[in-house]
Amino acid sequence: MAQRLPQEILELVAERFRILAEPTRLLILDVLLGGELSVSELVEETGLNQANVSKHLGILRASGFVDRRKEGLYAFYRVTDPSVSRLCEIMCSRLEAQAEEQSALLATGD
Amino acid sequence: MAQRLPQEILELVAERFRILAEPTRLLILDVLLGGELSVSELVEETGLNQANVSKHLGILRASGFVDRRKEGLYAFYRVTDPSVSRLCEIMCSRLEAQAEEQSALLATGD
DNA sequence: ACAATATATTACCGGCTGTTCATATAGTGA
DNA sequence: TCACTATATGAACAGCCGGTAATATATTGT
Repeated sequence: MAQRLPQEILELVAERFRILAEPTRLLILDVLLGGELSVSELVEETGLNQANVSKHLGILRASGFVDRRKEGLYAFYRVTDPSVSRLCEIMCSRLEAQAEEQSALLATGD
Repeated sequence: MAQRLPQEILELVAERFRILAEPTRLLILDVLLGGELSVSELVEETGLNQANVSKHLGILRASGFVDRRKEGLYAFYRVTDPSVSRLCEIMCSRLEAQAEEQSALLATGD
């Protein structure tokens, strides 16, 4: 077992990746990156139903990606993890790179 | 629907996060970051069984995180996605930051 | 207290996925 | 061809998770 990171850390890291491994949660984060929003505003912006939005917000909050501010009947959520944008950017740029490799291969190999 | 990234991109990004959302695959990647290894060497290093290692390597290869070089009976795998280390580093540093916040809260709030 | 609204929670279902066993495939040497 | 080894694949099982409907909780105003 010549790994650098201990098993416990690997599990924590995997758990964080798993939170971001859902299109619905990425959509919510993407919208929230535009600024703080209430649950009902998020429902409006995303087209998801309220129970679903609340559930995902709970998951995102429990893992520290977003935070909540209650004001009367409303609950306003905002992104608190500064790494979210960077992580998605890295993934996206890698997707672009792979797409380019694919086209290059298709152009050469055919 | 005021999102920046279209649904299709969100699904691709989520799919890439999902690949990294498994401790076993992170372990394999972590070991492979030390250099190219054959399947049987990986079995040795990780303590996982051979079928499991092969299956995860297939998933990692299909998603472009690793590549394979065949030599006789052996198959040597190596990490090809340069973003793997950076992604894990970001996750780890965020974990540390959260741990510090927790201790700070505990120290203050009590 | 009652009604109305915003949000959270619970229960349930269907689908996905990691693990393992068994087997298949492929390459090597006799 | 046959035996042996390394790797890949298929089937089956169990556990996890996202979506949704129904309901609960909380806050405001009358």
